[in-house]
This record gives sequence, structure tokens and C-alpha cells, in this order.
Amino acid sequence: MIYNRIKILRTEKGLSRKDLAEAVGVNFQTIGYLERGDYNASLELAFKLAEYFNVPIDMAFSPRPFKTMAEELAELRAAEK
Amino acid sequence: MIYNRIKILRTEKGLSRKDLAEAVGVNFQTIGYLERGDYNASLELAFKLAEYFNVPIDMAFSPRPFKTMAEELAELRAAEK
DNA sequence: TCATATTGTTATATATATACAACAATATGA
DNA sequence: TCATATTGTTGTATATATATAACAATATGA
Repeated sequence: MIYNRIKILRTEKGLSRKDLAEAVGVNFQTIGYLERGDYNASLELAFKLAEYFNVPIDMAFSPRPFKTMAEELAELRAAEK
Repeated sequence: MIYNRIKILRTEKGLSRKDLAEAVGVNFQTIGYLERGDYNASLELAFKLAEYFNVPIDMAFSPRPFKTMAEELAELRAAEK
């Protein structure tokens, strides 16, 4: 099982599943399946999504559960000297 | 089509396909298919392979052809101030 | 040279990702 | 409130990843 941040990345950009699906060239229901964790993206789709959101692939997909982006951001800012 | 550096990463470690396959839990012929580019790894397998080699996933897989690691290393060293 | 390990190739079977359709449930905006 | 967009869910069909087997070709080491 691979975890992903598709839903939150999409929501932050104010996109519908349909918008996102068209942007990366898949069926809009495929986005729904991925967001619900019904199955994993292919490597190819994972790269397309990461590139579309302009994030490294491991910021969008991970074999371990993600922290929230808020948590991660706060920790990074706290760690800055 | 996703490019990968599995063959060279494996060779640098002196592993056979069988060794690598056992380490990441797939059939040894699956490694062969990936190395020959017959098909792409799943996201799950891609993460396992990257973790096994201790490299970020985009150092092992890319939607665009890789430079050789030698080239990349040489450029990085040249870029150091 | 011989024996063995490794790799390449072909073929078949199964699991999973994706497409697509239909419809219900929920939100959103006029 | 009504109309419309979005999301969730179920089902069927197809494409692709993976497992497995068999065997040929090539390398490696005794």
C-alpha cells in the first residue's frame, strides 16, 4: 500500500477531480480511486501527478503514512537555525 | 515509458538478478523485465528498490532518460565551489 | 575443458491499474 | 428552493505488472 497526498494537493489548488484528471490524462474516476486508496498509481502516473503539482515524487507518494503538510511545514520552520 | 538505473545499481553492488529479486521480494525474471524496459515497475516495487539501494526514488526512476551516474557525479563535483 | 551460474527470450496465468458507464449522495450557487 | 457540479460507489472491460516455467546463449570458475 502506497500513501498519497493527491486529495490535499488537488484541494489546495482548487481543482476538481475532473480538472486534475484532464491535466494528467486519465479518467476522472481514476483520481477518485487513488484518493480513496482503492489502488496505487502506476509509476508513470505518479510522475505525471508530481510534475503537475511541481513537487518531488516522494512528497506526493510514500510507502509510509504522511504527516499533514502543516505539521511538516511547521517542523521545517522550527528546525531552521 | 519510465527509465531506470536498476541494472547499473545492481551491478555496482555485485548482485545477481536473483539476489536483488529476493531482497525486494519479487521473481528474478521480473528484475530482468524491468532492466530491459519491457515494462515499468509498480510504485510499490519502485519504492522498495530505491530503499534497498539507499537512493531517492528519482535517482533510480525517471520519466526522462538518465545521464550516466559518472556524468552526473562529475558534473556535481565540477559545480562545487 | 567441463560444470555451474547468470542472463535473455518466449509463453501462459493471475493480480492490479485504468477506462468507462450508471446512479445515488452531497455540496454549491443562482 | 431548484439546478448543477462534485463526489462516492458499483459493475464490467481492457491493459499492464508480476509469477512461473522452460530453454537457449553466454559468462565464470575449477
